[in-house]
Amino acid sequence: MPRSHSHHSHSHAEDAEPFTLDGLAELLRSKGLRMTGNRRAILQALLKAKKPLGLEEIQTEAVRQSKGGEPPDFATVFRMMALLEELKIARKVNLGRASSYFELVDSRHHRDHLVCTDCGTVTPLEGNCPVESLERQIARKHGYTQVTHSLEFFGLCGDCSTDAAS
Amino acid sequence: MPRSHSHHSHSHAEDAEPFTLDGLAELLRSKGLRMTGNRRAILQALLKAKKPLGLEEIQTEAVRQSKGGEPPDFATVFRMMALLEELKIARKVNLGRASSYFELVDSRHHRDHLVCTDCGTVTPLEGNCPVESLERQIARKHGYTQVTHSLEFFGLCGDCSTDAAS
DNA sequence: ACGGTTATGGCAAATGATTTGCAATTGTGA
DNA sequence: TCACAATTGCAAATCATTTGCCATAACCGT
Repeated sequence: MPRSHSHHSHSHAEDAEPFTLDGLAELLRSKGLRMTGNRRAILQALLKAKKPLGLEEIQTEAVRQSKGGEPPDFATVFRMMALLEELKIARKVNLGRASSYFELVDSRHHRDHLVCTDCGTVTPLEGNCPVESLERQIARKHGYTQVTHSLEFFGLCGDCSTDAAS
Repeated sequence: MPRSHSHHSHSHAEDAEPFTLDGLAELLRSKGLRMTGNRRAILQALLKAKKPLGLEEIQTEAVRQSKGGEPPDFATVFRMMALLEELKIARKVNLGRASSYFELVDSRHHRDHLVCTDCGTVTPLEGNCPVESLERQIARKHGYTQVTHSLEFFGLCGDCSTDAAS
């Protein structure tokens, strides 16, 4: 695991560092955006997350990450996530719930999930995504560009299956 | 209009008739539910749809299908769709928009879609779904039951690609 | 066909989630 | 440090979904 040696990176957005706090900070600055305490905290929360987070969870985790202080306002988190989506740094994940959940987009991160529709448990799926390779084919066949995908499996986890049976 | 011919009133949801209006009517009745003009119109709209429909679209199409009369109330469409979801006759499709879209669930229907994130065009994908066969594997590996999936591709269609380039 | 029972539908109001306006604050480059 | 513009918190607006209530209409048995 390479340690982050943050001091002098000069990368462009395209060949940016992998998703480290410093890499992201640099990316934002290169767009004329500012790196604030709120944003740092939010990014740290997202970097640490093992599953997609809702806005409230981001708030909560952000304050934990930055160890203390006021949690960022709901609107602030909202605007930050809109921004990250715009920049393709984060994306919304469909968990079949009313509110939105987000995760960072990184080729090294898994993008597909297994969701228990009863208790809500979310499990990121390991291994190579079976669909990623289709993006290119679909793009060609339908004349699309910038094709991405969203794949989620829904079902009942072991516990909820037995509960349901009784 | 042929009278409905109930030869297998013992049928479970699983071995029900293919999705025809009569088949669905029968299914509803077997659950103690009633087949009304509204419901008939909504079901016809869904049966005819070539892509997932939003609640307003269902309203609009329903009145067209039943050729005239008042469109069903929004709440009525909403409750009907909740009911159809409950019965696994319909499902919500994630089109990356704020509001919900629905389509009937039928093994002969395609379930995966290609969505242009700019103009909103929705294209159902033909051919065998590459993921369906994984449901069983995932169920086994993670101890889940009743596993289904939701797969959508997002991108820019040809027209929107060229627009974006300019 | 009739009438009683009960699911359904329309209306409007409640809820929930997301989005925006604006003034005060704070990061950044010069 | 200063000036400028981006950012933030707060509250209010918007948008989508969901529910309560009572009048209506579907269905069953007669």
